[in-house]
Amino acid sequence: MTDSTVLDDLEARGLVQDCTDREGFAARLAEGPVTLYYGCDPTADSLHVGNLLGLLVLRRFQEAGHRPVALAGGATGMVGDPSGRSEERNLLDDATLSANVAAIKAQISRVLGRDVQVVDNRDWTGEVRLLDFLRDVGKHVTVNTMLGRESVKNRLASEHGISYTEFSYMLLQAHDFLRLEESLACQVQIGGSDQWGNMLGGVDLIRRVHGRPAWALSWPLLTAPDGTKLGKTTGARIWLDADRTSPYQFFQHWMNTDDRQVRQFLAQFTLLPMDEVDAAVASHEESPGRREAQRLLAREATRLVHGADDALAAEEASAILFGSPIDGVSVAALEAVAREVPVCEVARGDLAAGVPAADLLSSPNFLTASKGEARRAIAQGGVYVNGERVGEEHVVSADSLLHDRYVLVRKGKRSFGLVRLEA
RNA sequence: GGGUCGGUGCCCGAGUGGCCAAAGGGAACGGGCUGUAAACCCGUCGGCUAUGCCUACGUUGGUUCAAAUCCAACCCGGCCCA
Repeated sequence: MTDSTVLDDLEARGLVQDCTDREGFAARLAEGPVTLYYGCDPTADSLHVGNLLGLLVLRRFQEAGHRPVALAGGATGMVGDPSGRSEERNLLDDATLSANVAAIKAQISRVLGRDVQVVDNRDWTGEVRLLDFLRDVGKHVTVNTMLGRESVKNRLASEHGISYTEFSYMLLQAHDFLRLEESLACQVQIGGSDQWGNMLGGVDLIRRVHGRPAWALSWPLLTAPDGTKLGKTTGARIWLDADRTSPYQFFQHWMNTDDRQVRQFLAQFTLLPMDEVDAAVASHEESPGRREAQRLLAREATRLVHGADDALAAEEASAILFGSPIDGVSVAALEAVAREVPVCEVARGDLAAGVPAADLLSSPNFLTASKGEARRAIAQGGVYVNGERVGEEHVVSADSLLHDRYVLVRKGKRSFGLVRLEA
């Protein structure tokens, strides 16, 4: 049983920027299950929240009875998409790419379930011969059109230029769509609005080669709270991989959502029905300080990515750290926190001898990247041990142990870490 | 292939022999105010065994007491010409 109102729902969630042949697409959706795909480039061994948006759009279609396909673009990853970037991308080697694709596939099936088909375009791109490609794909596309693309124009105007390799990217992506249309009867490609030009290329190609219809649907790119574009440098990327961004950090990321965006994110990053979203936002507006809408968003989004158990643990850790004073924290609570924030293991003997706070903070993968940064943070009054602000020469000793095993450290307002004696 | 301009810290971008760890802006981080917010104000923003030392201005060599700054070769890119 399929449903064409999925399109209206997407629109209500602010997930429709552009759509080819909206009428025809709605009609097609009403006819029966449609196969559609979303592609991610495996530039890292993890997806990030931007990709999550795409996966969730797939999932919305899935729940409306359609058939989602996720593409981990091993081949296109080798080439690099010029869209939205000002300079040439570094190319990845085959081994890295394979590892990335494998990791990403796992994440995709976690969000979409096991029965979702995940494809890798290396499977059909690898053996394509150049001359065949030029004849079967290149023949149907004019350079004039390609030069007209916004992504290309920007790069032509920039001092970095664009390589033929990146210029070819849109053909490869169009080719992907064509092949998926042929092999899986995949008629729709979805993606962020930066992909619009590339997606149109595929729609055109399918029409030219087979005379068959295909559609493209794009959503607006994420923006900063003030509506400006989210630059590629903006913010630490929030990853879906628990080793890169812990469930707790992931939860906190959403917890810190700006009021102005919380409705949008609830609509886009959760599967809650829109009437629930609106209700949550309405009650949030009555007392925004309680951040209930943010909490709901954080809970739902974390569950989608990390599962119910980790999401609950993250929420508990958040409540402990930002809730009551730590006087009466239980061992269980501290252990819960330990699973969610950076932990620094210290030998009992070392702590008995005393460890300068700056050394502690700058332990590998702890709260600061260098000792200098740690010293600065302390000098600026931004470091707290068990909730007490510490001074520059502070040495952490066994006196600070909670339950004879833990020391809770905080840098700034929201960055927590736990020191724990080695077992 | 020729000519020409350029490659600076997370990003943008000044600097064209010593006063340069390198202006300015953005991002980021800390403090204040707050709601674990926004806006705003203040501060920080290569590393360290820290009044000094090390690393850094595309790469490698060279000139000089002294180079991001001058020279050479090379690599990468823009523009123009062929």
